Order: sequence, then structure tokens, then C-alpha cells
Amino acid sequence: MNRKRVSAHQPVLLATVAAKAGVSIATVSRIVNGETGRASAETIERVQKIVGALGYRPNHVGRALRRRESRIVAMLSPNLDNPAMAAIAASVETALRSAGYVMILCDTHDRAELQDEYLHAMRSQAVQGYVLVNAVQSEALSASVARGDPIVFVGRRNPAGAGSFVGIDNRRAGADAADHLWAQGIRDLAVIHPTQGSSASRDRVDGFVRRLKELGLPCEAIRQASALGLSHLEVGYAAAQRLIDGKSWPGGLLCPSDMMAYGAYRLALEKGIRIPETCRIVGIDDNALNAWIAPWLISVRIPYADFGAKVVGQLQALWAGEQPSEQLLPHELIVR
Amino acid sequence: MNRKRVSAHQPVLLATVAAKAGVSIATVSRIVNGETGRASAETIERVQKIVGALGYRPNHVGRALRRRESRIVAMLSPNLDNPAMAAIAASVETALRSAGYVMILCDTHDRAELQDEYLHAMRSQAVQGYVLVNAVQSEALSASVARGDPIVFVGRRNPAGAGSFVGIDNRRAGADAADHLWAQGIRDLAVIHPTQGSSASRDRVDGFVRRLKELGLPCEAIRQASALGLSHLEVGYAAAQRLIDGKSWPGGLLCPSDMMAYGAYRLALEKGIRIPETCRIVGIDDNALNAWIAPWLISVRIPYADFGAKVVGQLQALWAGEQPSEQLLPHELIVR
DNA sequence: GACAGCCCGGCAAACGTTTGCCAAACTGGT
DNA sequence: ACCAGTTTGGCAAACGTTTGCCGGGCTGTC
Repeated sequence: MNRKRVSAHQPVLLATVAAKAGVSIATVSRIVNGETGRASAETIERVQKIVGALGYRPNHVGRALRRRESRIVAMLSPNLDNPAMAAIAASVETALRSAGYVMILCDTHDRAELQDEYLHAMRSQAVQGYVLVNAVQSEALSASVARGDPIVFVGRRNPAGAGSFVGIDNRRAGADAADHLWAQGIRDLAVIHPTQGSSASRDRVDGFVRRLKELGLPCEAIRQASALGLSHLEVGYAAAQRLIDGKSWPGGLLCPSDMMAYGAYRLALEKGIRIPETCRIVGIDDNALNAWIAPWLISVRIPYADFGAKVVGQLQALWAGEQPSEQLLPHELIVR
Repeated sequence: MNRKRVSAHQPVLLATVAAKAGVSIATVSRIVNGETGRASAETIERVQKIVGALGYRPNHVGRALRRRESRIVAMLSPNLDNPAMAAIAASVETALRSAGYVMILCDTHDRAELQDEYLHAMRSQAVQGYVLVNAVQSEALSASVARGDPIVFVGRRNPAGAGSFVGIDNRRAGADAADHLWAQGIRDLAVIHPTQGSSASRDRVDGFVRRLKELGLPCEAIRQASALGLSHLEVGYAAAQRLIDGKSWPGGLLCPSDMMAYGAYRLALEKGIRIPETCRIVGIDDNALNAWIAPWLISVRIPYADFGAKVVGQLQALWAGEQPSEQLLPHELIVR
């Protein structure tokens, strides 16, 4: 019968306030939006009092429709289960909030078709910007880029061309790892990586190998192995297995992500190899948990906590009509 | 001058399609929404073809305004940096997507005033439901509950009264930990916890202690310590420090979360205590990384991956007008 | 007193969609 | 030929907000 009664506080609208204040909704709207000089001081005061008393809050849907700005930003991230991705998400979310935006989070599971589905869905949500973490090449992405949508790429550059970017200098990160191991006097070095690595992975490995060559280590002296796999954990385990197939463990091992390092570590445990005494493992990311439960891991710390502010800065630049730009943040090798 | 030209593909609207098809926007709307029986087969076919060709996608803002449903759900979570929270977020996001909703993610940093700010902001976004992970008591929360907003509490029950809930039987989880340690013949047992723990933490500790009492261990034989702290990592470290202050390490230690266990582990490392030989540590959550880098940790696995579906189920029940209900999922003690 | 300029505020048209209602055209039965 | 019923589709009013434009009343100047 009167099922509406059950929980139907009807929302307070501009009209509600306007009626109570004896002014038009236009006036209330202007006052709510801080437009001064369009109403007398007394009117403003009175309306504001009523707004407060009634707890009026503008309906964002109506506003978005009229102003054509939703104040929503979409963040597409592969597997949130990866702590590095979670850290980026947290950082971006916080930065967006302080800039007055809210974040829709989409987990693409690193799959192009899901990324496309989300890009379409977000477009019909009328989001104002996109943050693409480790994006993959896909049709809707190309279309979005071509349309000139405001996109910031994080971690991995636009797989199809230019675009705003926030990340680190991956090549230098690899080189820093090389320098460290070299300085420790370790010469039997190895590196593992995903078989179809992203540009980020490739650059890290590349920087590592190049630097070692500069230091005088012949290319063929650096053992390499790769593996396919769903997660970097499994890739690390499987690639390490291939690496040591019949052979001894290297004295130093670069893993292009902490997750891969964990995978390699598990194999080492199973084989009775002592880490870090027998083999120094270097990861990249420096997961916050390392300090607590993986002090054996040397890792390149990426300042994920600072990503959010940079990302929002890039978005605002795009909104202001500026050209896309790249922002490289400093990294730091952490040894415990 | 013509700056609009630069990147202004004007969006394709119902009107665009309607004009091209020579029908009214009403007809297009109905066809897009799958309403059959209101247009001839040929018209439907023709319109659908044009919709496909033009790539028309309904604008969700317009639709939300008219239908009064945004298909947006807000998820409020404390620190995403906690892998357990990230796992919940990922699971809920996936479940929402397959139900046709999108998720706005809000990181409350476990602070009541931020939670309030978000609750207000989400209300003006006209979200259709709320997923509150480990919610804290707050003013806007009470108001929202009183208004009858559709809220599902996860992990921690509504701090102010009843409400839909998804989680595990925390008391039994604590008891299971007690059973395990007891069965190992360990009798010098201890437990640490946050000084102002949530109901979840309290229940876990409570279940642990009660079960031990049932098994014949006098209450005062169970050492307890607590600490204040920002993160459970720090709480674990500090509480463990108090626990062993001058005294020996216990043979078994319950930590109400894996994070706290990591904190205790770090102290053990520093003190040269061998884990698990000297002290069995039991955590709760069973972080996915445990299998890889913390095999020493015994942990109660919580099926976070299943939370999403349950949460969405609860939301749909609330939308259908059903009463709030509680959903307890099975947990399992994992020993490696 | 005419006129310009300002202050204060309202009217009404958007924004893109959905949907209740009406109506024209057709069908088939008498 | 008429009528009832069905099929097909359009009109226009919402939904809640913002904002261009207009106008009435006031002040001050010539």
C-alpha cells in the first residue's frame, strides 16, 4: 500500500530550500555556488541558514547533466591484488579527492577486452578523465586517444603512441640494480622476466644488461630466463626454475618486480638456497611489506605515494588544454 | 577562434540516431532499451543498425537523472594498502561489474570524519548503495542507516546497530587457532591485539581465549598485550614488544590479522627468535603472499574472493526491499 | 524630471534520457 | 460501412541543476 512511506525521506532539493526561503531556485543555486553579488547580504544569509538547517546538498546528477562535468575520473588498473597497483590506486584516490573528484575503479585483470569494456562504460558515465595503469593495447584505447580524451598513463606508457605519463626511469632503475650488485663484487649475474613483458619490464632488464656491459661484463655472461604466467609471482617461480635448470644459482638476480622476486624466493627456499647469503635478489617496487617480512630483498623503491599528485596534475594540465607530458619520479635502491 | 574544433567530436545522442533513422527519439530510446512490441521489426532493425554504425551509447547522466538510478555503488574502505582490503575491493568490483554496476572507491584511512565526508559526497553522487568495509561509528553513518540507505557492512558489523553483513565467524576463527596450537602441544600461549580493537579483532581474541579455557587452560595463563598504532604492522610490533618485555617468547602467538603477525615477526627477527621453531605465529586473513614469502605463518584463510558476490547479493536483496541479513562465510586454517 | 547605471532577483531554456498518454493506421469481424 | 482491437509511433513532461537574459526598483547626475 504505502510502501513508499517505509523509508522515503524525500530528498531536499533546490526547490525545497527556495520555497522555504521565499526566493527562486535560481537564487538559491547561485548562493550555493558561492556567487556573490547577485543577492543581498540578508538573502544570502537567510538562504545559507536554511541550506544548513535542511542539509541541502546539490544533486550531482542534475549538475553533471547541466554543466557537462561529472567530476568523476576512471582509473583502470590490472589486478588490484598486486600491492604496487593498490598503492597507486590509494594514492590517486587521495589526490583526486582533495581536488574535488571521485574515482571509479575498474579492475581490467590485464585483459584487453575488459579494458575496452570499461573504456566504453566509462565513456557513457561521462567521466572527465582516465588514469590507465599498465594499459595494454586495445581498440577502444586507440579510439579514446584519437578522440583526444584526457588520459594519463601510469607505469607503462601509451602502448599506441604518445600521451601523458607518470612513472620512473625504468632503464636507470635496472642500471642501478646492476651497479649495486657489481659493487658487491658479484659477477655471476642473472635476470628473469615475463616472456611477453611490458615496456616497463623490458626497459628494466635492458638497463640492467647495458649497464653491466658498460662495466665490462660480456653480454653472454648474463644468464636470462623468462616464463609465461598469470601473475608475476608465478612468472618469477617458473622463470627461476628455467634459469637454474641443471645449473647453479647465480650470485645476483634481478627481478623486474617484487612479485617476481617473491616467486624466485620460493623456489630458492624449496631448493635450500640461502637468501641473501648465496644469492642476492633485487626486485623493483619495494613493497611496503618488504621491511617487515622480506628484509632479504634488495629493491628499487618507487614513490607510489607521490604518483597521485602527479597524476592529478597531469589531468588538470590536459583539462586546461596543455599538451601531454611525461613525468619521471625519482627511485631509490633500498638495501636492508 | 575555432578551438572547439580541435578535439570536439560531438557525442552521438538519441537525437542523432533518431534524425538519421527518421523516427522520434522516444522510439530510439525504447529500442535501445530492448522494448519490443513498440516498433515494427523493420524499424527496430534499421535503428539498431544505425546505433551500431554511429556507436551510440546512452549517456548515463541523463538516464540517471530521469530514472533516478545511477548504477553506481560506493565502496568505503580503510587503507587500501592492506592487502586484505585490496582483495575485498577487487572482489566487490568484479561482482558489481558483472551485475552492471560501477564502483566508486573511497579510502577513508580509517578516520570517522573522512568517512562522513565520503558518505555525504556519495549521497550527492546519488549512489545506489554503499559497501562499508570495517566501518567506524560516525554521525553521517547513523544518519544514513536511519534513512534506510542500502548499506552492506563487510568485515566489521554496523558499529551502530543492525545491518547487512558479510564476513566470517570471528569467534570461531579464534577458537580454531586455539585448537590448532593446543593440538600441537603448545601450552605457553599469548595473544596481541590493537588497544582499541574493532569488534572483529575483539571477537577473534575472545574466541581464542574462551576456547583455551574450555580446553582447560586458565585464563591468566594466556599472556595478552596490546598497543596503539596507525597500522596493524606497527601495532603487531609494539604489542609483541610489550608482550615479551623482560619475559620469554611464548610458544604460540595469536595475532588477529596477518599484518600484526608481520609486525611480531619483525621483532622476532630482531631478537633472534626462530619462527616457527621457537614460536608458532598464527595470523588471520591468509594474505596471498604468505605462500610465497611467509610460509612460517599459520593463518586463517578468509575467502575474500567470494565476498564480492555475497555483497552484491545483499545489496540486491536490500534493493528488493528485503530485510538486512548476515552472511557468514567459511574460513579455514592454513598450515604450511 | 529624464536618463544612465547598478543592485537584486526571477523566468525559462537548456542538459539527455525515459515514459505516460494519445493518436493514426491498420486488421478483421460483423 | 462500421466498430473494436491491435500495432506502431510521436508529444511532451518530467528528473535537478545552471545560467543567459530580462526587468523592476533604486541612486545619482545633468
